[in-house]
Amino acid sequence: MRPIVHPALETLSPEAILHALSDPERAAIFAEIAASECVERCSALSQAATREIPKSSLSQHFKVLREAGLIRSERVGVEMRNYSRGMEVNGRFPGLIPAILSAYGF
Amino acid sequence: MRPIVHPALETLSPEAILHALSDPERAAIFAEIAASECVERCSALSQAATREIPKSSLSQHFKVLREAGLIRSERVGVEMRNYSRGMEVNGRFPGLIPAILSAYGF
DNA sequence: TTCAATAGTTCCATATTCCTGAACTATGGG
DNA sequence: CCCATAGTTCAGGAATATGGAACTATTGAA
Repeated sequence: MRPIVHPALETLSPEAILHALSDPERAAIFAEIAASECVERCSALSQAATREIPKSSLSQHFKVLREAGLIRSERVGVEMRNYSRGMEVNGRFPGLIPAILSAYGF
Repeated sequence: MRPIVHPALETLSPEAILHALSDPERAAIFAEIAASECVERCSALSQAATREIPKSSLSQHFKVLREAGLIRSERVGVEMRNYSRGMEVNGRFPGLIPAILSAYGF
């Protein structure tokens, strides 16, 4: 199992962020994390997203969000905790995240 | 040749817009159109984008931008004129377009 | 320590989307 | 009518995404 990597703020790209959030499923997941701070367990999230998402797909979604720099994931025991990097990202790309979440109606 | 269709403002979706602009090439094209209003000819644009983009790809890019509701295209004689719908879109999704263009540095 | 349960990741085959050269269409001029 | 210009469409190969099955990591209990 390869270690979890979080890109540095300076290396984030608009295209990766837009790509990550251009999927409504991922946007919903991110909105959930950003709203609640520290969302535990994929299963909890999949319910939050109201759809039945296979866990492998969910895992991929988290990976895409993480690699875009939108979330930070850390393992706590057997589970994974995900935190929003929205504040940081907002420093680099002001207004981007809020505008996107608002466009989606989150 | 099927007629050019422009989606109504109410039918635009954030995901289509984010997807369209998650490609740096397309974002650059859109920024160019938004900045100059009425950019003529694909070839002119491809130069503007500084890269050599095949015209079939360029045509696809315009299609994606058009179907996302970001531009309006009209034929004038043998060529095509493209206008930004940024103002309209901004009414529907406030701040979205400016934040994206600014994130890209346009 | 070993075993089982839980949470998530990785692999891989399938499906979908993207890219682009080549052929085609549309328009205007000579 | 034919040619040139501007752009679109088609086709198939490349790249990505999806999701089931197998695997890994961690905890807790026997």
